[in-house]
Amino acid sequence: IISADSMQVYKGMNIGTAKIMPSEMQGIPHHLIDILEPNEDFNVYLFRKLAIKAIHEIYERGNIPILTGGTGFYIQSVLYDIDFTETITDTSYRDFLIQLSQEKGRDYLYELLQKVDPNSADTIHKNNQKRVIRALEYYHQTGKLFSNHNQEQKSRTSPYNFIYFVLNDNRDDIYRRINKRVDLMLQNGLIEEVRTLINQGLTKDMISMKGIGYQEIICYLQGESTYEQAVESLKQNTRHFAKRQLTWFRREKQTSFVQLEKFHHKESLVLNYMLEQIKLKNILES
RNA sequence: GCCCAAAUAGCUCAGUCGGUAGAGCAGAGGACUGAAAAUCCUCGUGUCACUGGUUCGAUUCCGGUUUUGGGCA
Repeated sequence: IISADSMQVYKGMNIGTAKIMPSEMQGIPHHLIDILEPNEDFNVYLFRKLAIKAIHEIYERGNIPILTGGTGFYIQSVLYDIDFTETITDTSYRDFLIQLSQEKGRDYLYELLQKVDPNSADTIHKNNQKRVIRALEYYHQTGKLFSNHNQEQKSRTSPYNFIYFVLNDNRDDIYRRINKRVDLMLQNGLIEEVRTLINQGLTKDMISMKGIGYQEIICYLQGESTYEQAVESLKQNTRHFAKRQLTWFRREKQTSFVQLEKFHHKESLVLNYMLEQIKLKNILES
């Protein structure tokens, strides 16, 4: 099993990421969990590299890899073999752009992009600073247009024989379960977990601490919100996130949506169904 | 029992000097190709509590009723 999750990669972030525990793994190796310190930065490029390595190891053992998780972007990067290797891991230019934006405003960066790569500027909204910066950074590092690169990657076909399940449920049930899940995290000691991380020197602006459950509790611990406010916004942000995930998976090609209410929320029925679908695709044989 | 205030979108509230109304939040939809649990975009008709009156026209003014909050007994 390969975890396609941008937050479960960090050590010491267990409760807030609802991370699977070794006792629950049933002896199956789980890849890409607990591989980084929370002060390190993870990203798609790294994910894809490590995931592909894990896939090969699994194939060598004669097994079939299962990619699982909620970071749709990561799943896509592996499934459609998206090319990220052309650029370098140097953030100095990105840092420069961020500073430039603070000094001259967002519009200034957007105007830069309009001159350099008008097609990208057309598709990226000028308020979406991160994506404006990425497009500029890409041009700076490769000398090529971000818009061309995106066009090329869009038409990629997958090198894998795969089946892509999206487990879905009624919106009301999802939201109810999210609220319950947050209460459970708090019962299990989320506050203590975050306090420990802060004591280790982690700060709000680090990528790991942008995770839902961490940003809100940090606000509370630093006196920027009350406990009740923190809990409410944690639930809220999780609900918003679930909605965004659905938008992503709906757009994704070749997905099989599994509506849990059709199976009366019974795990065994869902598993049976998925196994049938897997057999139909001859994945086990190939 | 009496007095005062309030009643407008799922919630909190603006507003209409009388020409049937709009913000935030919630909610919904979408984008995304090295920050993705990130970042960003779009979407607001509701018996303006009910009922009479004045008026060409009332959610807006006046009366009554109901409910809620506060005060006085």
